[in-house]
Amino acid sequence: MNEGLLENPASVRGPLEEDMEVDEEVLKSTNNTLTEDEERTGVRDSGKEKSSSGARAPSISLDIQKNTRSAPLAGSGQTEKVPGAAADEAPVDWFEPLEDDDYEDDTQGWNLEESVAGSERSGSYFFCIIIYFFHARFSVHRRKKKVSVEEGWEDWPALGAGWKRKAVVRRSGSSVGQSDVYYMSPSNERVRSRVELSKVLAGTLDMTMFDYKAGVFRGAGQPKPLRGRRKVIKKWIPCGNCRACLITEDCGSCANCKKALNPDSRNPVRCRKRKCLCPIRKVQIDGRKKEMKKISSLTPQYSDPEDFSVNVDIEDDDEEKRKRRSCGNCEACNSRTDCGTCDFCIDKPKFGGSNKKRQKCRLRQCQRQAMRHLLPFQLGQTDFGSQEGWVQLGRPRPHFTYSRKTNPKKSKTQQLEVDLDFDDDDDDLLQDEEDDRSMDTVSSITQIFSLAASAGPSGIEQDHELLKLLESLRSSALPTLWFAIMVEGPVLQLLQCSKLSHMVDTTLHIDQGFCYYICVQGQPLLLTHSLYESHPSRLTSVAEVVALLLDLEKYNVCQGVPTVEQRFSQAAVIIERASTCDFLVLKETEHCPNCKALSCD
DNA sequence: GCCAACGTTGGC
DNA sequence: GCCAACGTTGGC
Repeated sequence: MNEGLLENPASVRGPLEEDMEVDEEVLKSTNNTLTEDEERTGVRDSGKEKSSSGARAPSISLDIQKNTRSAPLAGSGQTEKVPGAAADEAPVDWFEPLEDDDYEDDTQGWNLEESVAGSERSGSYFFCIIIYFFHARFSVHRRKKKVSVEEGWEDWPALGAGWKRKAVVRRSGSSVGQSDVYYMSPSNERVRSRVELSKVLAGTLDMTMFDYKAGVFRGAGQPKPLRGRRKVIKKWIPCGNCRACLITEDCGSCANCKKALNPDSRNPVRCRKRKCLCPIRKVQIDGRKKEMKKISSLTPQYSDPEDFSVNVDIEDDDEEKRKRRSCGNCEACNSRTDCGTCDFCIDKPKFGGSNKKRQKCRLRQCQRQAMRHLLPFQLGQTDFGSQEGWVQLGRPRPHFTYSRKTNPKKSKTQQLEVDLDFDDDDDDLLQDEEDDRSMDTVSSITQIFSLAASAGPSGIEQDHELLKLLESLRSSALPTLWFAIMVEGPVLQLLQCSKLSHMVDTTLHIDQGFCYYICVQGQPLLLTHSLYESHPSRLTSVAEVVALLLDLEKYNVCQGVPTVEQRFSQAAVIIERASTCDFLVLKETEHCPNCKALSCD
């Protein structure tokens, strides 16, 4: 790059040509000789020195106490005092550009050291001072430009050494033009709001007078200017003319009508069949109507009862993108309760997380349109482990299908390919109604979502004792990657979250009476299983639960056996189990006696 | 291709 | 002003 710059002087100025115009104009008007000297010596070829030496030249520095400035002698490494430079006359900005960071990228700023060196070669210290003066005087402007070109972060000493600030203007969407201000702590912690900033600086700075947006502290004599805040109301209103609006009676059977019957329902919702097909966008600012825009195109699908916007043709591509991940109708979309236990919930600040993932609770991801890796049943993409564990809870299934694989791990993947073949394409998720297995699975997902969604006040509060056990379990050290959740019933469920565990398909269910049972791949473990013998009939304490979980880890899931007709086939193999399959067998065993007997037939 | 990380934007 | 979370990106 630098070689190119040297060959072509026109390219020397590079992308910061505009930024430099002020400096150049001033410099030219002050001393034309400087420009000539600059052209002769290539002073502004900021990349030149770096390319030739690869090292930074010594910086000019201020010696305030001695009331002198010292400039480096080219090539000597020595400095020479510059008399007559009164430090107390220097504006604050004079000092700031001397920070090392400002000169690190020579390709974007002009190189002071070379300027000084070039001046020195001409034997004129005066040039040195003039150059220094203008460099320092205007370098703030240039530095801002430089930072914005690179990454937009600007040093912000008002918050202390090492702090940075960045203002970002929104470039699209309905809030285009609005600016957001971010700060970066010395430890590179990104701060997005005043609240976060106060947390980061807690105990070190009083932030009460800090103007977050401007980035300055407002003193008592400099009160923060009061800005009249506009009240803006945006809403969609029914057009009153479309087919849906002309229906005068509620159907009484749709979800919204049922919701309306609920006395606890805060907001009345319109019957879905009467929901306007072409609503009007109404914007009021300070009580005055500012804008009304009718959406002309129709989309017949239902949408979220309180959100007309889902129902309209979206004019803006970005908005459409945003909507397409949420159908607005499924159980997950309508759920307002975070499970508080999935990895996305744990990441949330309100659950004490660090806000890195920034995703919606897995149980609230749209069942129809969410990206696959966000769903709670994605094998290999979730801490919740097996899809089977989520999809098949409580779902009886007499036979299990497997591909012919010797590697047990691969076998499990193949199994999922058969069971969850709908998963290949999100868009086809609910469309293939002929695929019974898929629909069965989706039904189960819906059930799980439903359970989770209603596991809030109505379920959990019914049984404080069970809730207490849940809390105790969560505050205790359970066997590796076992996790407790509460679902409708209420029922306490313990899940093995590691997909590497043999117990990934096994769940422990504890009901309100602390009676329990074990499910393996959705099948309840027969009460005659020996595992039950060594444990009490009710699990009332953490210790009892832990003992059972530890015991469970001693087992494998029975692998079943291939059906006779498929045993020598190269095609996908159907594995079946005996109707009296034990499901759980001790680790050194692959099959339970009953399945083994099948294979001997 | 997957996914952690995060820039960005909508909504309250 | 702040939070929630969508969509992109870069590392692996």
